[in-house]
Amino acid sequence: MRKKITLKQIAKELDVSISTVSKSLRNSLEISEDTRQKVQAFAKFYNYKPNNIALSLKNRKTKTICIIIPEIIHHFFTTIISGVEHVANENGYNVLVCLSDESFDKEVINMEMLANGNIDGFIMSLSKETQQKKDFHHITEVISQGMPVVMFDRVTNDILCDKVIIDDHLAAFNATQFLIDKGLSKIALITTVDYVSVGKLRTEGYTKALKNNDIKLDENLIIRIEDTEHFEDSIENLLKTKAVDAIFAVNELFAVTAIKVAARLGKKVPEDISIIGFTDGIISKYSSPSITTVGQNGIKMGAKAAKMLIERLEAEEIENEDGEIEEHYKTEVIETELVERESTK
Amino acid sequence: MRKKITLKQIAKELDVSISTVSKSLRNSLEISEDTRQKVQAFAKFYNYKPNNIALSLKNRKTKTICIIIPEIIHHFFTTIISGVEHVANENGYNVLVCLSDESFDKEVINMEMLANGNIDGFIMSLSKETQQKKDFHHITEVISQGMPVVMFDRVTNDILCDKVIIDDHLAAFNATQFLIDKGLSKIALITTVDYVSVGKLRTEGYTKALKNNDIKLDENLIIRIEDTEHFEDSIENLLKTKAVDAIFAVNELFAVTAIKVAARLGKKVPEDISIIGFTDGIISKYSSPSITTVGQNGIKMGAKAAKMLIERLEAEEIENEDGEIEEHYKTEVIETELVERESTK
DNA sequence: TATAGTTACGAAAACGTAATAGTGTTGAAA
DNA sequence: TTTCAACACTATTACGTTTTCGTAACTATA
Repeated sequence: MRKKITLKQIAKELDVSISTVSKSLRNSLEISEDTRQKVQAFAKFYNYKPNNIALSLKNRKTKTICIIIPEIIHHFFTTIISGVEHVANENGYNVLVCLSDESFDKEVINMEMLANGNIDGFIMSLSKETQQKKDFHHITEVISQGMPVVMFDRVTNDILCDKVIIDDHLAAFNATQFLIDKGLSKIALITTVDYVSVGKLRTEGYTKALKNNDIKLDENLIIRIEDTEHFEDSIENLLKTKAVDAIFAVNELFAVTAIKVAARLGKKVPEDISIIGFTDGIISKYSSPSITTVGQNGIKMGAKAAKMLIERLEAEEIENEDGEIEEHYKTEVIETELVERESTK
Repeated sequence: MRKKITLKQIAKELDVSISTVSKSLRNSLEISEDTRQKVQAFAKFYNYKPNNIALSLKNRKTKTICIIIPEIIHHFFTTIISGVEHVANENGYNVLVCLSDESFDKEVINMEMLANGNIDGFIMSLSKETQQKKDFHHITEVISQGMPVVMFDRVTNDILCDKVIIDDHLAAFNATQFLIDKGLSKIALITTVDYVSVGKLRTEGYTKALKNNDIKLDENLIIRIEDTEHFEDSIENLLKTKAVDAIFAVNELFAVTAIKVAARLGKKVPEDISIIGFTDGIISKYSSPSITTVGQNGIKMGAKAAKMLIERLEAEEIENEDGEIEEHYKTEVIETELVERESTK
């Protein structure tokens, strides 16, 4: 067991001061060529590496950012992490991943914990519970302490900060319009309850598309799912009782389940029913038939979020000099694309 | 912008020493009831929280563990993270996630970087490149510095440390035996090249099962895939030229692709061909037909790995006192289970 | 009234680093 | 000979905490 060596130990061994060692290693001209080489050779031999914690304490920055997501077993969030991670790494940052498990309390605990020096900034997507409660004090608190926060996907207007979103409204509108353009008009919607911000926006996009095409909105064709465990029956019920020729589902799970139910009822996809989902994940790609879906490009989204956060972090150092803070927050919109596959005509 | 307050600032405001403040906040009996209350009230008002970095420096531990995985957009690794995260959180640890992208260099850089104080220990699964190179110096180096490492899934015998694995050999054996028990004998294998440790073990399990049942091993029924991008043709070629009544695939992707190819060739699953995959992920669950597969329980695996790491970390404090280190490494085997679905008779 | 013991606090060191300011020696210019 | 600069290095401080040790003031005991 060869423990890491410190400046102090090197200094002692070589019988010089810590300052000399530090300066030698940073190639300071204050130190003679001779001493420098001696120190560097010694340091190299013992594989000296500065202690990052000590550096963090001294520099008041940790080169670590934290991403808080509601769930990790979710392809979309995984792609987000991937995007964040790569940009972070390129810029010398590490990524701490925290899961809120859709719980408000966990979100709060995580943030309060980490805001005490552990990290330089947050990237986060709100938990369902937080969206429902509309309690954002933990986030405003962190921001008011001068720690930058970038929100993505599940955001709120109640907080001023950088944001990365997709235009859920427009994407849903386009998806619905796509179905209408195929000559379909009895279009069902499988969505979430309204407090999930993206669910609400997607529902509105759907509604708008129908209206634009003078198709009467039929509330009976809309299923709002609260419990993600047992919703198959609702879909089955819908397909049994209503004449439906298309379905727009606000996520992959709803879409693939709709396909399964349709198959069970002897309805063919896409011949009898066209189905469009949301999120271009593994399910959509490998389902049979594969699912036409709204691609969100989580990697791009995560990368953008990381870029915004890091830019703000690096900018801060300059800002601090003239004492004034740029509170010029931006909201970036990542474009979506409709990925056509086998589940639509 | 209300920056975080420090002990020093509190001390100055209340005109006492830093020591007094610190002791008051930790309810030391050395401090009078009066002073204690005054300090605590003040600290509470200003929402004082100790700076974690300073604590890390002082205590020489960060309460952070790092998990290094080859890829995150991979359901299995995601479940691992989930398992790790939960156990870590329960024990007051944070989780730093690093991606090696299957690259040796990235793995090395990440480890060397983080070993300098950032974290207390590693949980990792080897990148393909590392397995191929068989160069583990970065890992032995870290271990020799006294930092515990727990390896999972893709491990190596060349390193002494705690490990969490599944019995890939046995699992593959059982899966193959399952097919044989159904009366199938022309069983193809879709596997990886041999340097991927788990691929090799699974291949051996397959071979053993055939042998045990006196079925002659036909090398022509084995496809070894190197490039995970374009392997569909190999499968198509196999199904066209050989009479195959079952397929054992060493991962989900190979299994689902086999199903797609079979469907394209007019062969029905499971009527004409039975297929078993490996890893109980999203693809297996939502594919049509859904796929019979070897469930690995990544959550359990991750949880176990985290538990082992944390136990070692907490144990170290005691060990250090009598100076001797317990080098008693364990290898935990997580049991697998065959999840029967629609792709087998 | 010495002495010992208690109470309540402060000083300082330690964790590891980097930067600023300071110091002693040497040599050269005035 | 004095002065001043250059050189090569050291001391100190700061980041924020905890903890050990020290000490002054007060109280109790003989």
